Amino acid sequence: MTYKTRQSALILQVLEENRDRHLTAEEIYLLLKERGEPVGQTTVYRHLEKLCADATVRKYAGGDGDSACFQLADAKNCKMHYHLKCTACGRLFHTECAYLNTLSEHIKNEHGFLVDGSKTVLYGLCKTCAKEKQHS
Amino acid sequence: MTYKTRQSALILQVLEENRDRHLTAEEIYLLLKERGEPVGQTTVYRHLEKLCADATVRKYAGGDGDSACFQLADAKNCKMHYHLKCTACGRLFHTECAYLNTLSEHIKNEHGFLVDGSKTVLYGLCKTCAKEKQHS
DNA sequence: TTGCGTGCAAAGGTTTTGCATGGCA
DNA sequence: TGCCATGCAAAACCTTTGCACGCAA
Repeated sequence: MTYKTRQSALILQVLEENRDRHLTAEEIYLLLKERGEPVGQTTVYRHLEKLCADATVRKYAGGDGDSACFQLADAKNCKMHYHLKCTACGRLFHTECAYLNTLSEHIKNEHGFLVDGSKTVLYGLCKTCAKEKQHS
Repeated sequence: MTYKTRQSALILQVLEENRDRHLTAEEIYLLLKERGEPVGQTTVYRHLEKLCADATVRKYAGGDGDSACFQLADAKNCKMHYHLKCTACGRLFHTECAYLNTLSEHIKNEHGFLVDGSKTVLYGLCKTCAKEKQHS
């Protein structure tokens, strides 16, 4: 983004209001449409692409064949987080935990691989959905 | 698959020959085509879908917006694996390590979340690519 | 023979691209 | 004014579905 435009401001605003969530491009598009500040889908995609390129935003592959999700990178908040995504309900959990660092350290030292925690999402079942599965 | 067919055998064969790799549906399709045993894309997709349904094969979201990857589940070999995928060179590493279980246990006990190790891929930089990045 | 399997073509959904217009600096 | 940004429509993906024909059991 070289220029400041109404659209670029709005997209960033939505991302900031949803720091704790994974949004799809379409969700951003619809949110803005509903609030009476429509921005073209193409524009949403193009901004997300640029924001990812300069690491302002992170892109996550949607669990299955679903669409990709985006989220503000926000290094200071998510550095020591796991991102846990429930494959049943789709919710995203940010779990503050020193274990992630222990794990990264271990993998780096023993296996020579630098894990990028920010790109990594652990898939599984959240407490609620795990209980439901047991009952069914 | 109720019937044994030329196609089902071929697809399984490719998967077995590539136990250590993540293959896309298209790669499977092309591999078979090149070896003179063509199988329709639709058939490849349909077999993969069924193989995933009965847990013979695992499906992974392709790192970016790319296509999904498939791999033989092979419980005995991958139960205690990390799947490490290098975001630079795209290679997949299977890292045998008890840490994964420790991690899963911790998350289950402390955070009430059941991690599905088989669906989870840790993204980052492999040894080789990390070195190259340092030099540039 | 029965009914699943196959593969072409077409549809579906998401993301990208072409192009003329609009708006920031 | 110059150039990037916008957004419509169309294209380009990947994947799924419809349907007639083929083949395993």
